[in-house]
Amino acid sequence: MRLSRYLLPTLKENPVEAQIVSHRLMLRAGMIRQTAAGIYTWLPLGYRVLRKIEQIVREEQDRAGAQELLMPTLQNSDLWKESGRYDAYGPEMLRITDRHDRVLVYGPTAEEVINDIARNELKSYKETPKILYNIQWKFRDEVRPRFGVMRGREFLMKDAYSFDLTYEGAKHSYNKMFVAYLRTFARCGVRAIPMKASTGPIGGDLSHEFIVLAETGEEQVYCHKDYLAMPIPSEDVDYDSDLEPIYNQWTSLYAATEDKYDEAEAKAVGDNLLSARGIEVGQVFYYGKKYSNPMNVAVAGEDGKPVLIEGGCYGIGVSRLMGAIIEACHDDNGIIWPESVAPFKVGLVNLGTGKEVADKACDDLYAKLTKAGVEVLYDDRDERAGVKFSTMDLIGLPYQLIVGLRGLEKGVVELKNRKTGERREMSPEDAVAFLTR
RNA sequence: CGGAGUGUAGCUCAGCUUGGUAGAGCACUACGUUCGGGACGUAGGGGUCGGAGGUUCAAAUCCUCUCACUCCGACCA
Repeated sequence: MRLSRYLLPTLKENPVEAQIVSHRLMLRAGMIRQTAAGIYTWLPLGYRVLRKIEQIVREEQDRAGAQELLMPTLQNSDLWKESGRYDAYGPEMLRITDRHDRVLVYGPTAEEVINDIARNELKSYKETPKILYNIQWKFRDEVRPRFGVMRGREFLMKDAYSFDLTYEGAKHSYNKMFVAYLRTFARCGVRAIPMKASTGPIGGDLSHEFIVLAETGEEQVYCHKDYLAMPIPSEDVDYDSDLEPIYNQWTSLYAATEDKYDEAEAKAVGDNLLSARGIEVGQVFYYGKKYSNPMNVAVAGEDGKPVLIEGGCYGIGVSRLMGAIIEACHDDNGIIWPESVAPFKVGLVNLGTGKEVADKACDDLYAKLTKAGVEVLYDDRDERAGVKFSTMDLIGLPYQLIVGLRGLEKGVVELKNRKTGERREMSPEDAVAFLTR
């Protein structure tokens, strides 16, 4: 993509409404613009990242055996009355009246819809287990939206739902999602630590929040230092095998958010206790018959008699995750994207725009890299070097390929690593080889 | 939802106390100089001062109502 043709409205100054770093940087890097409180337009650069994250989430869900479907944003309110949540949810749920005076709700989550599908379409125990998920926009009419996409009203969420015959089956589904989450967040370039979470009045102790550690996180968290180096399950993990060992490994050590903090437990960890700030990016939850009971979600068991489904739900805040990644990956100059979610892999910086030697060298590099499938943002604008460097640092592409007249005289270009700041001079051919390897 | 603020150019803000023909910096356009870390000069374009009503000869400025947004708290993917 040529920057001269790209919609990238960067800002030099900090918009006054943005209080935390990810919000500021997303506005300054031209990724989002607010349309109403907690509601954003995703500009091209931001949307590219959102799709990258979404795709990683999708791949790991699929790998774990979950199946993607797509549920509507607007839901029938009768389903919510049936589950008993229509009144329980309160004003946080946006209710809309259509021309026939029927009340629709803009889904804050989709348990009702998916359980309606399940009870209609799942007939026999032979059709279990199932894990179904969708990645869809949700709306929660937060009293006070803030922190940009970290706490918006409209947000993109992956929500998965499992349907099993027994508790043991449900636990296995839970483990699948648990493992998939470890992989998903790691692939996004952040370390998320599962921490024990409260499950509300339904009971059970089977729920974990996945917390990304970041200096600017919203809540205080405590965990054993060993979590920082604990190995992430490989992509070869067999999701049909017993996943308890992995689950046990990742839940054996102390990890708690501020409201679950227990001084005695924390003290027992001793010098290995890590106290940090964290951001919740996902939650897994076993809820048993909470919905299958009121909504009568049952399949025929082996004896032909109906068996109520054992359920669980598993969310990832996709749009929030982007904010969390920025909170964890930035410096004073801007964002530092992990390569897996970067909007482009490399920024091609032409320091001699208008000079034939430089233009030709850049056109050549751009063509070769693009042809090799590398995503390149080519800064072909007629701007000063400082402006181009600042833009690149701000938007945080992993590599900057800097082409200047000075270097071209020696037959070299410069490759800068955004994260380390390291710059290396090399021939254009070597640069292409490096970036396409 | 309680408390506190802010709405003036695309962005950051001044002007309001004490009413009198709408400003600065950045951004944008043109030209010139500059040219490897957000340059400089000159000349421009751009605002029914959030909206409605009121007071007044005269309202960005005073009064009333209203809408939006932000911050703190409670709540939360």
